[in-house]
Amino acid sequence: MAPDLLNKVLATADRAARIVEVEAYAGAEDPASHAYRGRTARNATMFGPPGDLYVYFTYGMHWCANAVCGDPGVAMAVLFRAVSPMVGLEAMRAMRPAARRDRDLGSGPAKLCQAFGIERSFDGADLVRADRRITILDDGVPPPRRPGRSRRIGLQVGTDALWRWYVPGDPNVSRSAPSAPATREG
DNA sequence: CTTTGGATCGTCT
DNA sequence: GACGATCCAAAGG
Repeated sequence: MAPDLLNKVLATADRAARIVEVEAYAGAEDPASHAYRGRTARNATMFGPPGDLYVYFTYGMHWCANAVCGDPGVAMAVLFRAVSPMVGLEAMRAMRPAARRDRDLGSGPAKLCQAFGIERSFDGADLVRADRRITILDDGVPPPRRPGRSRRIGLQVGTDALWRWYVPGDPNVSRSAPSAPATREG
């Protein structure tokens, strides 16, 4: 699902942005997933129906958002890591005073949540029915034929999997691919 | 452009 | 009580 979400459009009532970078998190099989050790109050949304939005709080100050992709009970999710702003740039700039350039508005998982005003109240939103005025649209732009691919960013575990995908050359992509982690020897 | 360290608190051990 | 699926400003090249 993750590469198929590239070039789709994340939209609210007054804002829209193209998804240009994602990461997959594979529940019980993935030590980097919040769901690796089973269901908790925090990750409960990931165990719900596909098409729901899983929003979590991290580093004491940031929100990040995922699309739930697994059948109910199977905690699969795709993290939105970067978007290219299309509509509502003024509103996004107002939400992100630290952004010097427009490419700073959505070039990171917590940045894009700030730009869209996504926080706790969006956790569990139904992206298909748009019950909280947030949804994913297809405007006819297909996913890249040959997406960029790399290890995931910011992890201490699960660093081998190539589960990050991005639109090659897009200036909103958050950063270049992480290098291989140092291997511990005994 | 890259590197580095500090901020800050909900969550699970 | 330790640690994040991060961001930012500051400093150096």
